Amino acid sequence: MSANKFPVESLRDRKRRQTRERIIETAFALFMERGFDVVTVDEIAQRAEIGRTTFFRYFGDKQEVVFSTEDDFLRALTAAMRDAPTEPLQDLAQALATSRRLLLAICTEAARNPGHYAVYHRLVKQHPELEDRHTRKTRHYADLLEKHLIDHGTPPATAVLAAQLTVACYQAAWRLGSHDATAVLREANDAFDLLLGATAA
Amino acid sequence: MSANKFPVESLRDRKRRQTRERIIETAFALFMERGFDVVTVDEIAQRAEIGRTTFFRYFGDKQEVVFSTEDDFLRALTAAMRDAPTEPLQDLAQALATSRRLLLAICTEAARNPGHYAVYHRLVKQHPELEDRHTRKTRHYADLLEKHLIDHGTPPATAVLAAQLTVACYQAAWRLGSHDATAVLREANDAFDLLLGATAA
DNA sequence: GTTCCAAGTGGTACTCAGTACCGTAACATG
DNA sequence: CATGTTACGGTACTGAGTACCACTTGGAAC
Repeated sequence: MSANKFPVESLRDRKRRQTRERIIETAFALFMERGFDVVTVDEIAQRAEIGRTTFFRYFGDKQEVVFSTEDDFLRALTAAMRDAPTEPLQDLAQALATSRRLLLAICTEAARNPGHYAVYHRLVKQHPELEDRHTRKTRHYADLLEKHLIDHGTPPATAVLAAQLTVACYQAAWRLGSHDATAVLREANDAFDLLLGATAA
Repeated sequence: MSANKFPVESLRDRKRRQTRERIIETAFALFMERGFDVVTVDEIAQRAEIGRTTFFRYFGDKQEVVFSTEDDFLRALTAAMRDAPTEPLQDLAQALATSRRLLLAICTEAARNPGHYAVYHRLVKQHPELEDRHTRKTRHYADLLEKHLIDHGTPPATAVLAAQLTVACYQAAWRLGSHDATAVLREANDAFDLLLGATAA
């Protein structure tokens, strides 16, 4: 019973989730209000009514709070990978078609709560260190993408390039789509069209 | 006389250059020997026979030492931009051709001292925070590239994408070319061939 | 319920990066 | 040689992140 696959959320788990959410809310509010670097962890902890130590138990560092939704994206990506048709992927065009679908799965997930995305976008764009971290996350997706392609028969060099080109389309969309998740989604699509349009021509 | 366009390097200037180089050498040696994060600024300063304060006068932060050759790359890029033929750049293929030439200019500059590049490469690959910073630099090049394209008549959306695709080729090369500057140069070329080959097919 | 264990919490104390400030030494200029 | 400017090193501070410890709380079993 208790060893169920979907165990009932225990009191402990619920409390943990609540504190986690309280930290995120508090931190985002403070960051938006006064800027990322001037807000101290002490301050977040106080307002969230936890100890400083506890903050670092929930998040590895101050930056990590900003990227708290990353797990959802990862879940969306792996789900999309699981559901992806296992067609052979030899050349770049085929690899790109698959990559495109996977990228759109992530963007769609991001578009599920546009409010949060808008705030995230603004925050990251204003702070180089946060943008550094953002691209680290992107790099991680690229790695997963690359692995997926290779596992499905794409030659390594092609897979690496396809993954990076996909990142390029996303980055272009990120630059062009201002604060708006669905706009980013649309721009990413356009970027792929432009890229593949060159292919067709 | 002293207000010459190429003023004779004064004693001060020479000393400054020397300490700067001493810091870089010391820091790289220590980083390679024991790893970036465990080496403290205090230690670098002591071994380089300067005060801790002085270190931060030469470099904004600990990471910045690692990227001390960045200026050379920037010079190479802007020089290449200056010398680039001012042909019209309307479509993506044209924009990519130009971007490719500019990227190769940077890689060529990097290949001018392969020893340093190898060390740099290893250091950055082993430390996520350094790789974050490395991509920040790359992002900066992308911005300059994008601006150059737009200034020469490329439509914004195309320019943004072209710049990002160029970054993609570089990143792919960076992943594939292990520790070797000329290998990275070659891989970047191959990536472009693959990308444009898809275009031609 | 009582007991017991595991997990979560908050405090203290520490290291290190980075900043501000200040007095002093070294170079440049006349 | 006298003067102003620039570089230097030291002190003292803030804030991030870590290690450790004593305490509390939730879960489970008897």
